[in-house]
Amino acid sequence: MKTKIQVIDADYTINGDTPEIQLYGKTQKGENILAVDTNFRPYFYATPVNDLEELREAIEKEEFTDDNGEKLEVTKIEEVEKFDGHEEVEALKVYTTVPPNVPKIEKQVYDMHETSECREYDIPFYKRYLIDKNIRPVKTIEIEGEEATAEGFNKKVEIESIETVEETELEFEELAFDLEVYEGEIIMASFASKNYTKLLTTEEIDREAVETVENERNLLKRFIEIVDERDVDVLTGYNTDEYDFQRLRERCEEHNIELSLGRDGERMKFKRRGRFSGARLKGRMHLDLYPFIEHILAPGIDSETLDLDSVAQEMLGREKDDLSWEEMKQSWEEKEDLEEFADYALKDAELAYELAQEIIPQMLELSRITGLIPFDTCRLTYGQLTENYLLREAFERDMISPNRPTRSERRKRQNQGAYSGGFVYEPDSGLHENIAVLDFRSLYPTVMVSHNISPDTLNIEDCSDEFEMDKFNYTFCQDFQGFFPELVENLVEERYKLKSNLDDYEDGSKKYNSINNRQKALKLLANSYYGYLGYNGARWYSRESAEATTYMGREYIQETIQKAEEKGFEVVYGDTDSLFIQKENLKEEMDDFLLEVNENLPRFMELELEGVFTRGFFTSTDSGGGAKKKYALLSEDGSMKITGFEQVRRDWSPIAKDTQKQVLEHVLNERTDEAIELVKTVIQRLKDGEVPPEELRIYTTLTKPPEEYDSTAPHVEAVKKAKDRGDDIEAETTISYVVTRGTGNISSRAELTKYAEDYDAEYYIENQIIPVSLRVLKVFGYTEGQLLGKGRQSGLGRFN
DNA sequence: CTTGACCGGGG
DNA sequence: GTGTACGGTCAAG
Repeated sequence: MKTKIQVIDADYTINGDTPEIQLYGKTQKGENILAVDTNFRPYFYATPVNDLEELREAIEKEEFTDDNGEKLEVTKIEEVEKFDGHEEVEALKVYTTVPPNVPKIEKQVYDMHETSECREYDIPFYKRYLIDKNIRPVKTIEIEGEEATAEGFNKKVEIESIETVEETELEFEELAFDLEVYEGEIIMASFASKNYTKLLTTEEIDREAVETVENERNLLKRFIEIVDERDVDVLTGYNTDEYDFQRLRERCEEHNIELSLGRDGERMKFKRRGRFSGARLKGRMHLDLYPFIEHILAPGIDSETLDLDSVAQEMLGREKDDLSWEEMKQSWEEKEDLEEFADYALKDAELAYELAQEIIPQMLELSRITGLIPFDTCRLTYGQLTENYLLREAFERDMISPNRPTRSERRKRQNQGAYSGGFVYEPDSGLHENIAVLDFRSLYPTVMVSHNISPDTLNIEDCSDEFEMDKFNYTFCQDFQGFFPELVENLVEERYKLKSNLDDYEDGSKKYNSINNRQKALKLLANSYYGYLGYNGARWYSRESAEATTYMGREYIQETIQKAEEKGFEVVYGDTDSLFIQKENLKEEMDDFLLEVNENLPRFMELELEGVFTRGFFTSTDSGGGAKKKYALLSEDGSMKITGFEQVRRDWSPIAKDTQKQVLEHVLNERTDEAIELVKTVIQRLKDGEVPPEELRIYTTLTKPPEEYDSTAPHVEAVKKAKDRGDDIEAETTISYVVTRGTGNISSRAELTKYAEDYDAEYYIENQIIPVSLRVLKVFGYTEGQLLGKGRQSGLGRFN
């Protein structure tokens, strides 16, 4: 019987001397399928110094053994013709019995003098299988084979054939969760899903979602039951790898409970991945939102910090919660206002669930494109994401992939130092009216395609059409399309097709969202190639390609700036792929300018209008020039776009950040006088002691126990004093402090916000308000003295 | 300027 | 587990 499934997870086990691939799939009806394949064998490639036969004989003769003297069997050797970049090569495909033998045999083969190189010996077995069988997770495949039963699954299929078929839509059962921990014990576990919320806790709390359990032990048992009962496909949360699952494991060990969250009841296992560990649940997708946000989405997020509250605020437009951990701890200790605490705990699970609705479809789309299982997609970095796609595309083109660089090779690459990046045009500081912002659509990808910049077109011998740059002594061959340009072009073109299809569907409809997620994923991938080429851990590392790409990027932006000036535009600013221009009759002339620039660009490149802004403000550097990458724009609809200012950083007090934002707002609306007044008012309020501590607190995180700090930074001193008062402050605490009045340096006067009985108005004026305000106002010639005015010091900076 | 330690998210 | 992978900032040297 044939079964259509979407693979959601993949793994392998070893039975005796036979590896068994295990695919976990869902059918459209929601059945869970375990598909196994026992016919796939591990292998790697070896290339000869002289000829294939000599190497084959040498390998056949050689006895391979592991450290214990156990024999490592080479079961088969095939002669294959492959491409190494653009070059044809002959190689041996060397097979063995079980996957862990591969790197061991490889090392010994590599040491043989008949061997030139070994390749593809470090590709995890389940990935190898998915690549070789052209299976892409979360895409629909049809499998056929003998069927049997398996614990925890509707059925097991012994794969005999696999076919890719038309997509079927299916819904996954998703569940977001969050834990609250107090003094090392889990006191709450909250869950959120579609039309479902639940809060497990050991207290009686008057909230509908609350289920009271007797103790932590029962809480853990119920946790496991809930995941099982709900038949969860996607378990999600925020930083669950590094926090929640660590706690779950510790507490389960303490209570001697097996954390059996796998579909077949297997216990959760941490899978080491460099500096991270991923919590793996067999047959389910545990997708932690945080690593994906940190690695993949962060560049597109404005928020300075990536905590759940900030990210949810930005992506979902949700209000921030201001219940502090201090307050929650107190509420738990005194068993007061537990309802509020419960609401907070539930809200975190709900935020994670809502965020998951935005993010997980993007992750799954990336899995469909790159062929990685969602567990990997969610935790990989940009470079690794790109690389996995390249491995698959290389396989389809009969290419053998380059090896990963060794540590020393990576160091060597790093020591070459940085190459020049984008071009930044120094602005004139001050206000500018009526600005058009133009930018090159996907500058680097389109440059790579236009000039066929690729590791495999670099310095080709016998090339008839070479692309040369004056600055460098290498060339890119134009006789054939390179690997990277081909991939980028395909991705960009597929994305355009999708984007034009988008108009056929209603905004927000299922189909619209699915196409939109796919186009976003394609954009992400297309934009990743340039960075990948310059990433020192890349298999296809090519400093020349990366350097040539930014060089050509600079050429294009500078040419465009020059052309704009020739046409009588005033260029205000430009950064890498954008330029800000102004002129009388801007709107009319800008279109002609765009048209003319685009006519002269290579086919694939395009300069676009990002928007027209009423006014822009550029600040200056200490030495007086216009500062780069720090500006604010006022849109025609009155909204403000701020780039680069302190406003978004958390090591500034709310009052400083807020003052800066308002100063910018006034300045952009040509009310500089009011900006001065505003600053003076804030200064006066500070002097009068009218400012509440919440506006003065400065946040930092304690990463180790306070006593282990050598430094006398303000936050450390504040914590030490709090400890002397009997507070129990552990490592890993985010604290906020206020600088209070008194004598001595700033550190000695820092107190935790809750212990601050007064504040040092002078500190806040001199070190917070003045610097952030002057950052803007010095451009207009204002000085510290003018901001300080003659405001009379009336109060003593004491809280009322 | 270079080098090494620290830090992120979570409670 | 076909193991052992970040990147930026800041203070000290």
